[in-house]
Amino acid sequence: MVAPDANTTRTQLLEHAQQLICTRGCNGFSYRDLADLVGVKSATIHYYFPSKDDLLFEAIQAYNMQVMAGIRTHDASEPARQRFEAYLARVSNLCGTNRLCLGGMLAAELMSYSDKVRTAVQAFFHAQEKWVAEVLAQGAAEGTLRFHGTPEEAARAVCATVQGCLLIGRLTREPLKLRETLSALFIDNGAAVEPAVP
Amino acid sequence: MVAPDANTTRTQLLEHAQQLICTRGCNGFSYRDLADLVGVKSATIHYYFPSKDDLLFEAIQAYNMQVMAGIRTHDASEPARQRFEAYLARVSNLCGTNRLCLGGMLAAELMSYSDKVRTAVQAFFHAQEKWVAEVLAQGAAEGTLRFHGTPEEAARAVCATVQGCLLIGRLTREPLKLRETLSALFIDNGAAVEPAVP
DNA sequence: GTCTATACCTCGATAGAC
DNA sequence: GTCTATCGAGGTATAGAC
Repeated sequence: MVAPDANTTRTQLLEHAQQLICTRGCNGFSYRDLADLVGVKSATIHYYFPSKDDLLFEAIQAYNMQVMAGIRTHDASEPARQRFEAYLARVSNLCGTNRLCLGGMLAAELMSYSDKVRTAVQAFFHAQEKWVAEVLAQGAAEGTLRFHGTPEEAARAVCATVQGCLLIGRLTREPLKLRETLSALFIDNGAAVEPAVP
Repeated sequence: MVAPDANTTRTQLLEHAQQLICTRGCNGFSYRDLADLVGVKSATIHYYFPSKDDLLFEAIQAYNMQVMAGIRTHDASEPARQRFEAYLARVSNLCGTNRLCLGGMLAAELMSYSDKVRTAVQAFFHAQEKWVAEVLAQGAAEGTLRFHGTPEEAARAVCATVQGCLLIGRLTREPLKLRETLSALFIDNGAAVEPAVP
């Protein structure tokens, strides 16, 4: 919730924490690991984030903000297909980085966390699914996207498939083929696989 | 590789280890947690699995065997659609259990592991994708399954989507809708949503 | 704010009695 | 085979000087 202003220690800690979570998971790094990356001592982390639960919570909250802010730059004034392409392009940025989606990683380790963090992870996916559902509904109205079930159901399928692709993509070290994978979800596959964003 | 004969201590340890990994991940439980579940002391675990890496490796190997053995009871003498349904039914068994696929969980925590375990996780998905690709190819020949690209590419997409559905399904505590998500693969969707496996 | 120093715990792992 | 006992390392977290 704190403004991500400058290169403050707090901001650096949060950014490196996100990186560590995305690659190794929250149970896979220690305060010392994080402190070394930023160049401080581990006691300094406790000054900003008293417990690891606090750090985790702030990390997922900030990630949620960042992702949604990036996505929402493409509002309903753009065609749905273009908005959807922009979403996929964002996800594809994780390709080849040894990182998963932070939300996906926390979802995997979900049972290790407090209710507070768990709820935040759920909220992250809820927000994302809601946005995708809106785009799908718009695409249906424009006649450019067709899918099975309600926009909400299809959006959930899209978000799930995205997570699966990230997981398998990192494991096999092969490019994502996210678009091709998602094309199976759409009725009009031939049109959907054409790149719509120049 | 050891025969999973009876209720030996070793077998019980392996089963409970699999359970713990599927729910909390390998970094989310300790030797003491596992020992308590089986009713032995943690030193006993070291007798069977000298290091945690050994335990992990055996767990993924055994899981690989179990899954592939279950899948392979449906061989090419059955229609592809029926084989595919059986596969989805198996996956759906994880629904509502707080468990993920063991392979998927290890794939998430991948960067924490040794090369040996990493390779085993890759082998797990490779075997599964190979089987699914075979079924998809058969379905294409029989005219009952339709997909984009090669059977191998489509199989990878299927396996990725399965993992994503498990991840999101546990998070939101809603039923999987795995079939609906993958329903676009089926040529005759109207028929496909009816249960094909009694 | 950041440090040093440290408390206190849990971890994986080992030695040796039985 | 399973136990008790214990080790050393590393974990989160805190106190207090600066």
